[in-house]
Amino acid sequence: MINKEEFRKKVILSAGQIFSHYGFKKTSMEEIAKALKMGKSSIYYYFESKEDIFEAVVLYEANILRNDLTTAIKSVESPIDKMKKYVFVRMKSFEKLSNYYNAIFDKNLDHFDFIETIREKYDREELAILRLIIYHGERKKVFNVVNSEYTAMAIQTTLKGLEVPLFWKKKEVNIENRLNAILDVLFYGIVKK
Amino acid sequence: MINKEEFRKKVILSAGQIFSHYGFKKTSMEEIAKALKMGKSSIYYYFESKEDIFEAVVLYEANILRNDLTTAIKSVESPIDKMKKYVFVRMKSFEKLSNYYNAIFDKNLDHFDFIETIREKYDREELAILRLIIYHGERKKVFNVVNSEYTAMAIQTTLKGLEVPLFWKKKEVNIENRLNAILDVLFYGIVKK
DNA sequence: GAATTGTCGACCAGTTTATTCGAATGCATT
DNA sequence: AATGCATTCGAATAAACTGGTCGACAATTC
Repeated sequence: MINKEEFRKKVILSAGQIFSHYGFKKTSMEEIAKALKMGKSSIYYYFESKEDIFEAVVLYEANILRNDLTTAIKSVESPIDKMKKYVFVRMKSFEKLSNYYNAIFDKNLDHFDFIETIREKYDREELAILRLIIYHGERKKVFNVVNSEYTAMAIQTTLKGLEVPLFWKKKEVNIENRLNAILDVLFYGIVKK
Repeated sequence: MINKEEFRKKVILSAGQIFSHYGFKKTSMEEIAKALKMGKSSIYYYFESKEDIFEAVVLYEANILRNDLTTAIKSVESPIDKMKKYVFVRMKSFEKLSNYYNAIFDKNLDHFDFIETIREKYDREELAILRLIIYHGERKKVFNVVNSEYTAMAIQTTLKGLEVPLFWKKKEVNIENRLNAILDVLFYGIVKK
């Protein structure tokens, strides 16, 4: 097709859907290929590996979310709740990547209630990983691709970032600054700025 | 635990969730076991095979749907649309088994529009299989467990049943009779009456 | 304390999987 | 038409995974 980069995007969109539903491990190259109406081996002309595709998908989705959130911050007028709602809605677009989607919505918790709930049950390290899972989708990524340099770095970064307060819900603070801090923590090292 | 039959139900409920999300093939015994906090091999004390579990799940879900639909028929007062709506809502409870869930709702089609859409694209045999897929969930069941006697029979029965009109949408008929006929076709041989 | 009921880890044979590679196909330029 | 380059694919493979078995152990019941 016309353009190599354009074709990569096609793959990202198509594979992203499959990944988001089945997770990294359960998604096979053959499945991705079939969705693209291609031979399995042809994909390797555009991507180095399955991980490579997944990485591209996560990057793509994370970038969208980052932009959405940034826009959200700018468009906030004042009340916390309004903003929370806005951010929450935007979150959904990213959560489609997440297997925790159901856990969140089945229980009718919003994103923040959900995080606060699990927060009580896990210690810091586990929570950090959970956050990574929730925001960067794909529990499977953590468990199956953990040996990749890239992911290992992302986890490390997230662990460090734990110092930045994530939970502002009931506190009065400068929200804009805080959200920006969170964005930095969440996406530092994940999304090229 | 207390009761062998009770434990089977626990498995059905738990495994059902996993099956409904990942399909038959992509769901592993280990996953089912982990969800039950058991060793993989222990499950074989209660079920003969993976197929056996899946069959139990489908039976369980189909029975619920059958009951719901039967109730729906009885509670219908008159207008077609009201009934369609009611049945449609009930359908959802079963559709969670179906991988076509997204196809239906992403496109904002209702169940009947959806079926009519695909009807134009497929011949009778394919349509029959599609129906089986849609109503009994699990595309994977058809493609991967097709060698099981049980499923083969179900497909045969469904093929035969094609003579009973499924699409009454724009026609004036005795709805109650027709729905009953459909129920018989759909579940004959699948759900023990 | 023996018999039954339930659980599990280790293991196996068969299958699936990601990835490679060389050959085939198009497709433009000379 | 011959050359070179860009794409696609089928076949092959080594590694990982899978459903299912089996015998040993633990718990419960008699």
